[in-house]
Amino acid sequence: MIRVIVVDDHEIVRKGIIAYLQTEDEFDIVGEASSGNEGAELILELKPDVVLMDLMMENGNGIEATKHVMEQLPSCKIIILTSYYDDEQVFPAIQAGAFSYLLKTSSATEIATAIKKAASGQNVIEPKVAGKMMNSFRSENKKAHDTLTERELEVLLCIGNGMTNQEISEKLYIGIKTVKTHVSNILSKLEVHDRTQAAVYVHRNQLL
Amino acid sequence: MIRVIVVDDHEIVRKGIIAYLQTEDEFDIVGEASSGNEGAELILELKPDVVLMDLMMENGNGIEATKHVMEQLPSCKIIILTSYYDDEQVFPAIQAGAFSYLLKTSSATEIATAIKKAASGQNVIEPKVAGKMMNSFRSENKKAHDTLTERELEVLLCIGNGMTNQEISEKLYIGIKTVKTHVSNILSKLEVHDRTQAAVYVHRNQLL
DNA sequence: TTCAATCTCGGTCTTAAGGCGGAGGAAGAA
DNA sequence: TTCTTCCTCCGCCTTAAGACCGAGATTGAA
Repeated sequence: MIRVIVVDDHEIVRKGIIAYLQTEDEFDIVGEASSGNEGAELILELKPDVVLMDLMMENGNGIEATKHVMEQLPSCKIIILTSYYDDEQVFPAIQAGAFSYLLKTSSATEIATAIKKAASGQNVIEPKVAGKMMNSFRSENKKAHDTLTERELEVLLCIGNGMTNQEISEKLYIGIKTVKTHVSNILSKLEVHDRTQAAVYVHRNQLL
Repeated sequence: MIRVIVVDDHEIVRKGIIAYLQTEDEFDIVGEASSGNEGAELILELKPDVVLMDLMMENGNGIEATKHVMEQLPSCKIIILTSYYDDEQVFPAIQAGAFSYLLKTSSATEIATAIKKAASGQNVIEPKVAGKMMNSFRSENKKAHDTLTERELEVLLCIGNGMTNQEISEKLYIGIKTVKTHVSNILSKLEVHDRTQAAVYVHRNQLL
């Protein structure tokens, strides 16, 4: 039996998930909570094998709850089950220690499978989310372009689109002289010799 | 009931598939054939909903049979089920009018699912094959660079690597003037304004 | 043979690109 | 406040880039 706790502030969602999970006799729903704070307490008290956690909740969000739980009970597998797959949500959740990341568009079967896999130590990442993660990873292995300032990065991406200095200056509403300055700084930071190589850099590093 | 015909010159394979399909009561195996010619005749006579067709057969291959059938009976869904996923096989099959394309490494369940989906109008393409198709599509939608001469393509790829005219001339053992000529021709053929855009073109079209 | 395409190279000219040095203003950290 | 970073912009200068025009050599097809 896999001991499970469901944390979601929408009762209908929570009850629905629980009802479905109870149709399979592998799951033992030991508790449920409607907020991050409540959920964290319950989890630390009951020490379930797996937790289904929503991210966006009224009292204390899922990320904080996840972080808090993982500090006290690192063996607990927390599966994030949310509607959002923005960079702002996914990354902090993974960093907080979430074990799997599913979207609410997932089928009941997929969720059940994810719980079983989590109990046996396998991660499950929603494809859409996986893509985001790959991107994050890429930007994680910070390359030369992490030394670029925001403005320089903007200019670099313009170069990556094949724009001339003139076009860039018009797009960014700055003087062409300024663009040239940025370009020069970019070239030296990326250690390339001209804008063409900079454009190649952009595409090789999939910045665009 | 979905009326199905199985065409495959290996009896064991054919009988095996039929035996499995008969375990599900949604399928009505109305006929079977061991060659493309025989299969085409049988299909036109019995007008099944779905046909499972092997590609490599002794008498008349599956592609010709498919083409022939589709001319007479375009509503018939022909599922190609073969061991090969070479470019030479896949593409002609699709062009001949094949509805789905599966490999024999597929599980029985997948095949059954594919038949049901075909009956309801949904295509199923084996992932490995889908990849090939994507590539074919890319080379099918012939882009601007197909008008380039070999030499020009060489130069273009150099540009895509961020090389200067000087470097290109040294690599290809030609004068820098010649390189400039090629570059000018490339730019006008690709309808871009400078080498940076040409480099972007290379990477966007994954020529490198 | 004639013709077309391709590769090669030349001259001339204009301009975008990029290096170098300097500098003022704004915002945030020490 | 002082210092630093960043964004902005200036002038001067050199050179690579690219357009335009022409042309000889080779090859293969008609």
